[in-house]
Amino acid sequence: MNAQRLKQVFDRLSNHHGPLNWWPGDSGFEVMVGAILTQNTAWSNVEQAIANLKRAQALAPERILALPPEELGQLIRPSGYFNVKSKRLRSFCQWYLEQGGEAVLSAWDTGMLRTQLLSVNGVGPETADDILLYAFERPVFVVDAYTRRLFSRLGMVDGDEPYESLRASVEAVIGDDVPMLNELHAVIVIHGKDVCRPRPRCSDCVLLGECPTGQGLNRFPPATPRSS
DNA sequence: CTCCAGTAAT
DNA sequence: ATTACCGGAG
Repeated sequence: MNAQRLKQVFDRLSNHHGPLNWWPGDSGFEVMVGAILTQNTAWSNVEQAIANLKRAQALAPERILALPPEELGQLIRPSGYFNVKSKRLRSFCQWYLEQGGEAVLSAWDTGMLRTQLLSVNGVGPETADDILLYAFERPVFVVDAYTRRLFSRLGMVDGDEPYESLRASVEAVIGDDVPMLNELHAVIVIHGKDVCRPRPRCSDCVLLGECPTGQGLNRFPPATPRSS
């Protein structure tokens, strides 16, 4: 991972899309719930699920656990996989309360907190890092599908690197700058949703000049299956 | 590798 | 009607 290249990419994306000041949410706990609900799911759907939880005054760990799992499933239904996510939310809330809540968790060092988060059923590497960075403001980089797609198209990674490997190489460049790690992941997500999509909109891209996939060098022409 | 599922853009 | 979605577990 070329440090200068990564910083250059960040500057361009940040100047164009930012500042974003993520993650949207009125509390740390809301961020954690959102991180679980947004797994492989559009954020617009998660917003509806969170709105339902708020309307039912259920956006608190005790309240979520007090709900019959079936009712919880109906509340979060718009976010998809509602049976799976109902169970995952419950597992998370049970762990959260068992450990003593946010005050206790905030006192743990990042390595400890990450290991414990990963022990919860339904919390994998990306969700754990979302929570670490955006709820606990810890210096970690979140690797997601957008990151792999963007870095891969830019020729910065091979594409099949392990999660931890990619995370470590970015953190090695950015360091423990939490605001920058926050903004970096945020702009990658926005760029991935709006510009560097599965069918990239290269004409709208601020990285066009330095992207081997883009029209600059005209390699790997964007897949245009049939119609366009 | 397959399943999990509703929602919105295309 | 198809595609894609801020993944993770079995």
